[in-house]
Amino acid sequence: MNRKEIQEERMKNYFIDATKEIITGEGIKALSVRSIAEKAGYSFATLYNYFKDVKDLIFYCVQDFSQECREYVVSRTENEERGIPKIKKIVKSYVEYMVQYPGIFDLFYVEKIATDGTSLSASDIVVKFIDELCEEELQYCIAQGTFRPGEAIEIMSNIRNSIIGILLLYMNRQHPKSYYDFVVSVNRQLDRIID
Amino acid sequence: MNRKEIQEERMKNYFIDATKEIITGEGIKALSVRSIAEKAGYSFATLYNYFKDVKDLIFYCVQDFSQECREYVVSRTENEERGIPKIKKIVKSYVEYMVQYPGIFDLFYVEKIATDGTSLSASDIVVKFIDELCEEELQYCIAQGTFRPGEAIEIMSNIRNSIIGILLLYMNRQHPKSYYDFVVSVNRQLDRIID
DNA sequence: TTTGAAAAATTAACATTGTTCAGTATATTT
DNA sequence: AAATATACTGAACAATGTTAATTTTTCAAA
Repeated sequence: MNRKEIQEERMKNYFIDATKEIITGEGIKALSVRSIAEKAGYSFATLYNYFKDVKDLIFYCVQDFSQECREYVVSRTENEERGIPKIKKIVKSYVEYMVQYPGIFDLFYVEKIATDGTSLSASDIVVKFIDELCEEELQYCIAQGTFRPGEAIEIMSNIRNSIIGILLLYMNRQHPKSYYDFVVSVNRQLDRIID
Repeated sequence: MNRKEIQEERMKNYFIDATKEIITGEGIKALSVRSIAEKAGYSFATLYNYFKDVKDLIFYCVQDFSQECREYVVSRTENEERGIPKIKKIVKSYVEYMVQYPGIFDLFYVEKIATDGTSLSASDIVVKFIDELCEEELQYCIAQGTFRPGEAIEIMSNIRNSIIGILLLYMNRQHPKSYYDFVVSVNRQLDRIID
């Protein structure tokens, strides 16, 4: 990386960090080109020298957040008993993270991010995200003979769909009303799907 | 209903119908106060004489659409064999309807519709919608001894969450890529959850 | 060190969005 | 017919994303 690339990278990061701060802080509704630029310490027009448009900028945030979420999940689950208990714990940690940062959930699943080919990659990251978090442990279960390979795929699909559905209803439609009921509901679903 | 109320009702319907046409036709992204008013044949400002704001107007559409969807599902399932096959068919018809009108799916689950108490009712309608469609047939299954009551609740939760999740990923994140794969995926999930 | 051209940053502007308000036209009542 | 109430509308506002023109900064060559 030459001098110019380093500087450009740095500038990009100023905007990316500002965006991430707003999303985790005030939430996605507070996000605007102007609010980002202000937090980054530049004019809103400067942003367009480094990103094609605001969707492009947000794409970088998706990558960063998925990495952060992955780290959170790993840190919360590394000492968990392997196999089914660990899969459950991974999913629960993932849910915790999303509830903690509703803006990230919006970004991942709710916000419309693409019509053209560029952003398909953002969709790809997001769609396979839960599966990826569980991948290693699922392989472990298959190796242990807990699941057959075909069965594992079906279980994972069911977990993925259910969790995204239940999160959407909780975050976007306030159902269930309380966080406690929500957690109970998540646990029950997981028990039903896996056991 | 006196003269005045009849007229007010009629005016409301002009705007509601215009909104519904745009949502089912051009989709939710084409929806604006001005596009609605133009289609209704009035100024955009007139809209505010009949609706508190655009969210209020949209609430009426949610009610109408859920009624239309209900009728669609009934018409597609009335001759189906009762019990589990009928439940599956109801859910599949519901999914068909949503895929046909992505704007309605957006409206039901994706669009942010409320912070205050008024719109909680819109959320309520939407959250319990799939459950309600299956309610009668689920009771039939319980009466037949196919499910225990507690089990039925868990199954319904799993269906609801999974279907909303799978629809969200298909509509918002183009996963699976093809409609065929999507249908296969829906069928597999249903089989897994119910059988 | 000065100069001049390339790069970067900013201001101004545009087209949309939802919403409000002051005014005008229409309908109703006296 | 005049007075009053109702219905409707266009202008205006604030906020949105984006683009173009313009100013400021950078930095190598003279």
